[in-house]
Amino acid sequence: MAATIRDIKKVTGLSLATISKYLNGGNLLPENREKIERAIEELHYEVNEMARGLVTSQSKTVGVVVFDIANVFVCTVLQYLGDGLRAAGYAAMICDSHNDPLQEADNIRFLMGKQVDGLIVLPVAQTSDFLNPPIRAGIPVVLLDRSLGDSRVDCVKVDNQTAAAEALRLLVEYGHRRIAIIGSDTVITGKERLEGCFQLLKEMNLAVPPEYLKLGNHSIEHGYQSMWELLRLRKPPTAVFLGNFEIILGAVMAVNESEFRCPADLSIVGFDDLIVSNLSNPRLSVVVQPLRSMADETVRLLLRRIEDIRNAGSNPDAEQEPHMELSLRAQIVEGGSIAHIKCSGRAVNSN
Amino acid sequence: MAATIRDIKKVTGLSLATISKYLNGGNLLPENREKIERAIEELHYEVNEMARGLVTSQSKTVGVVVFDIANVFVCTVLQYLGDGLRAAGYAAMICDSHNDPLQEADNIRFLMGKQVDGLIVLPVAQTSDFLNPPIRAGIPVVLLDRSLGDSRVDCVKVDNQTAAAEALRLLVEYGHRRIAIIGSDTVITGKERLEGCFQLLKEMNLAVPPEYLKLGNHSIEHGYQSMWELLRLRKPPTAVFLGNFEIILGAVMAVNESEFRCPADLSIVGFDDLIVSNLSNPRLSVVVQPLRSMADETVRLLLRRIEDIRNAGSNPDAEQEPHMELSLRAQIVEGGSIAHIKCSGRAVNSN
DNA sequence: AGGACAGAGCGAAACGTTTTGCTCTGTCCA
DNA sequence: TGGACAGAGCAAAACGTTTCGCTCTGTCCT
Repeated sequence: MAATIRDIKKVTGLSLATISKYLNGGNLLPENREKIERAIEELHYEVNEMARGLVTSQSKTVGVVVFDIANVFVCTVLQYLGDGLRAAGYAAMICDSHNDPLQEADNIRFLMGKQVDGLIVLPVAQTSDFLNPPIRAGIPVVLLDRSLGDSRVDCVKVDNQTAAAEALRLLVEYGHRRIAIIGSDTVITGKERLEGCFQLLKEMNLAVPPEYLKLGNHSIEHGYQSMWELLRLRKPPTAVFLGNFEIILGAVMAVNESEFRCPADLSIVGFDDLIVSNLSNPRLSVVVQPLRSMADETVRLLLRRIEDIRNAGSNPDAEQEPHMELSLRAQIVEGGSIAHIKCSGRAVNSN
Repeated sequence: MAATIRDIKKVTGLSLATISKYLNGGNLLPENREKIERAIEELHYEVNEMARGLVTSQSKTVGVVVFDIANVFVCTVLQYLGDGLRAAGYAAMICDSHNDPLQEADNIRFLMGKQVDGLIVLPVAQTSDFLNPPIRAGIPVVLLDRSLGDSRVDCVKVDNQTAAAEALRLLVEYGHRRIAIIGSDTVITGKERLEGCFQLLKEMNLAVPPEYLKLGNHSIEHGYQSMWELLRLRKPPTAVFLGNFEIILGAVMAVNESEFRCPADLSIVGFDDLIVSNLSNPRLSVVVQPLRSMADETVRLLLRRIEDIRNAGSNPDAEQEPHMELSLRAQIVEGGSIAHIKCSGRAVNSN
């Protein structure tokens, strides 16, 4: 059905090798170049990437395995990843792990079967065993968002601990002492953020009373429920740290439904902005992850590895660049959701 | 590097044809079957899908082109699509059009180059010209969510018009007469929903005063702004229809920030539920699109077309099944966001 | 006993590219 | 004028599968 390089040969009278050279940007007589171009136009010729891939053993395809594709953070990252890969001529095969380590491992196998040139993984598993197959097969892997402490792969993430500490420091500097935390310890990023919070509180000689510490998962429900529980306390906190986007969404809904006003009655600082933060009134003060950079760095790292492998070729003793963990700095963007407070007295709006 | 069928031949002493037969589920002597299985295990053999694809001219891959991958509706659909395709052994190459018809057309070309067996498109363009290349090349296309009125392709969507009318009918039946609409006429689904609204209002001999009709795009901003404008009117509406998920999100935030309470002061009915609806208090009454079914039907339709093409094979006069537009019925799920109202008097909570 | 038939296996030819090593034709410089 | 050299083109061999048509070996029925 579809035209092949052989049809072009018939039309132009040139050899396969010459046509191939044209397709891959070699030097030709202008005359022949034109002939080929005309033939391609006429025949609607398109390179068959499978045939090409078979001989180059490159599929120009990378697998992207995400812990949950319906998650807003994931979608946004996916967008940037897709753009970056596409710009380099790579297609992304995206697989959803549904937050299930078994499906994750299965996705990896599936994608390997599809001959991907590399893998980008936003992992759900807590250990890196599931990466053995691609590593053994020499397929480069870059982890994104969540590190697994495995030195055999590259990783791009955000410095959650420092960022969370900075956010909390802000609250303390505004005078807050009764600070609550709604976060998650079921996932590594959540743990790191909590770690950052605790570290700063310790540094400041502050403590979180148990009723101010709400642990669950990174979900709207958790944010909503926990916030209500906090607001109903006899002595509610004057400020609260919200561990991720979903928690923010839920918590803000709760606050809005209540009689509490932000920041007069309650100051808020949260992790991840995405949609809600600059819509709510006042704007939220948030830790903003550099999603674009994270995606770009991930793609850059992966493509470099793929390039290296290609160049190393048969040479087996080629030096492997050591694998790296890129920890990007998150930025705090202040909205108006934090009020100054004197001692443990009433809040004073800073605006 | 990787083991091939030839290595298995060496180990087992069997012919390539036999091994291939094994891989594709043919009949073998138990003895030989075991031999091959042992060799595969030992050599970590994996079928090279590119080579297989080259000869079968099937890539077991479909392209999915979406208008905006960061959109929550899209993500959710993508999840279901991915599951369905995966179950059939197909990988999904996902491309984002960024709501730009030019990028959309480019995505189609790109994916065709990658030898996809079929295309699923959530289109942004309003006409179907950009589908000419795949149609000419004989690659089946299924449109999802948005129809383009092109009889050369299949389409799966929701009956927006009827669903919107039903939603509005609900408001009227509850006694509302001052009904506002926040929607979009920039996109076909939005238009259809508006059409349904108008149709019902006409049927009921009601009209929407211009200040009650807020047209924009399907965005949080539009919902938020428009809702505030409605609430600030001298004579605000007693009920409002919200055209999609993003609009709901923005509008609900606005209501919560205001002094209006739902449903006492304002009744709400919206299109799409997804995350917010059953979290807000009271739960929202919403039109729920059967996303799972939409995705499943889409996959079913596409795979059937692919199958048909494969079976038709060289036979050029094979009858093509006529293309169809599947219009699924949406369901209205009542929360508590609609209050009974007597004439134009004050609202009476129905709960 | 003989013929038909089914099951299992085989060799070789495809599939549509890239790549390698070669030849041929000019051009440039000594 | 001759030799080196660069540029352009070519034929053929890969790449790792599937598939086609064939042979061989039993088994079953008449």
